[in-house]
Amino acid sequence: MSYVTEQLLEDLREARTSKGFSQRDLSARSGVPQSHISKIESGGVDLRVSSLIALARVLDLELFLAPKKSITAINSIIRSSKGIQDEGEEILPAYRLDDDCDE
Amino acid sequence: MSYVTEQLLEDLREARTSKGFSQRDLSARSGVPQSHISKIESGGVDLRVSSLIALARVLDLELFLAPKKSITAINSIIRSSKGIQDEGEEILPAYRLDDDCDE
DNA sequence: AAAATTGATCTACCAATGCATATCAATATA
DNA sequence: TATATTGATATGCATTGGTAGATCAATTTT
Repeated sequence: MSYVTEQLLEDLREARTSKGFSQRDLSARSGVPQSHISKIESGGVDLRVSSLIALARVLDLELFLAPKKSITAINSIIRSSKGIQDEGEEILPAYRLDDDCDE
Repeated sequence: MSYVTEQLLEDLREARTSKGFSQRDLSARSGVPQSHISKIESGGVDLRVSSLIALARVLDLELFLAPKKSITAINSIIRSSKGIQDEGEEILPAYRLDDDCDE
């Protein structure tokens, strides 16, 4: 029901929230208006590739075009890079820094 | 100098030609006009994500959003899935089927 | 309770995509 | 040589993204 893949939208939103960014934060850093980001994340817009790339850059993401037959291997890599096991078991850090640490 | 990443455009064109599709073939299969495909491949258009996905689907490609830190690993996988060694040495098939084989 | 954040929504307006169609030069094929 | 294919371009037009604001309900924070 949306122009963009659900997965793509999920990834966008997850990357944003996991960085602790609000839509307004992302807006300030990417130049894309908050109202537009809201529409994008809700799948209500068939955004242009340049916009997607602009958002991705701020979120330390990269846009890829990969052969379908390699998607499982790639997803496995992505999951592990997020610190999540293939089984779906998340690896928790041994300790956690306080809220406001400098980077 | 283009809205879309050079890499993305390269991948598109390479996938098309390696499938033996002309721009008109791709147009017929994807629904995207040939004139538009031409502009897209030359980087002269900031196309919408749905268009990119439509083209990708026909070319057996998938659009991805991956963490930057995993790009090397992913590129390695993609290269190998294309039958190319990490060193850049292409692996040739042991034999080659005739031009007009059924799939 | 009061103030600040957050995401969703709305209104305009402008620029650009995307579509349909046709053409053209260059190359390949009959 | 005549024909067909390929990629690049051109035009006109409708649609939609994108921007710049502002507002609002729901939470959070002070």
